[in-house]
Amino acid sequence: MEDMEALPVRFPSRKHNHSSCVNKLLGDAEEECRRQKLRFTEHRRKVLEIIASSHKPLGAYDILEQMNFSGRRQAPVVAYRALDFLINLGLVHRLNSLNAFVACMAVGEDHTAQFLICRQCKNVGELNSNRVSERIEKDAVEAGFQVDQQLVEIIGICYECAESG
Amino acid sequence: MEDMEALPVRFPSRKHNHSSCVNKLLGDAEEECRRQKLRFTEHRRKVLEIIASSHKPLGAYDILEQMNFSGRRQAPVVAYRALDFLINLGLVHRLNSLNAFVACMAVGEDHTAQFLICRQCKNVGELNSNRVSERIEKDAVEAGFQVDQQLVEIIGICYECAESG
DNA sequence: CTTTTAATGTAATATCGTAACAGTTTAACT
DNA sequence: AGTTAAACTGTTACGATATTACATTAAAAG
Repeated sequence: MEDMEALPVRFPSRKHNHSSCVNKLLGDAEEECRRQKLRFTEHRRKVLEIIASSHKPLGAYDILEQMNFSGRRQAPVVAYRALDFLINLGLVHRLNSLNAFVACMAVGEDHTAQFLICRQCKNVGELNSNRVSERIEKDAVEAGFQVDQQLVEIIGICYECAESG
Repeated sequence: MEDMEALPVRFPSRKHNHSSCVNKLLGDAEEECRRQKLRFTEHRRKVLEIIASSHKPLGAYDILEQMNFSGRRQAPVVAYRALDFLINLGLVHRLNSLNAFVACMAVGEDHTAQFLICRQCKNVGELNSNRVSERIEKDAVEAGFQVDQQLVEIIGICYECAESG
């Protein structure tokens, strides 16, 4: 019998409201940092803001370019440090197939991130299917492998791009 | 009802015979090249040999270091060209989470490669579970996403490392 | 208010991967 | 065999991604 639970898919529609989702993420970040007694510094806020403002994955150097407050060009390590922090907090994900970063679309939902990467519009969504992660876990264990971390990236064409040919 | 088909797992045992699996892979490569009328040149043979001689993933520059026949140091592009060729042929896989390469352990089996990466011994195996790839395909389609390519890398501890503490 | 931990600034460098183009070899076809 | 087209190679240079190391400053904990 098929498991019929709805999938918690998140793929950014072309016309959704960006500024509201940026604000939500910044709010989540602040709250999470308060809870965990971590510092939500300027760099970290700025990097999160930059990433959240794009549903297309950004490279570390793309982010760096947008960090020129005060005209000064920041060193790469500044971006990487903030990215590490945000990734550990689960607010940002790294796409290994692209060496790029996206904002998490399911903050606080305790998920194993699985990415849908549209090779046409370059937008990235999250599939985050428990059925997939459980299947991976089961089959790996059956193969005698103890799973710590799963990395699933699915490359293809999103709904909107398929529609518009 | 669970699907009980056996999983085609391949994880390199600590004591398996390396030279025989290198030879098998070289043989497969030669045959495949003959079939497809492609040239199995010295560089390509050498790179495949180097990769096949290790079940630990190798970086492109690791491979390059081992390509010093004739004392000359080869340019990076030499390794990358051979790697591209071997990857297209399905003889070598790229591990995106490691920027590294491993020999395929299931040549000719028409599989969606799924990797088991032991973070202790660094060996890499292939899970290649159809149940996983089908689950991913189904759930992605259900989410309105057309899948071209799946990328699954599972990080954890292999059986032998778990045994020996 | 001092100790200790965390974050920052800065420079240098490591690692990974590609572009461009000239030259050579191989295969295919008269 | 001689000619042409395609594939492969050699070489240089460069671009892109990421980390190390260490001195300094800011914040939290005592």
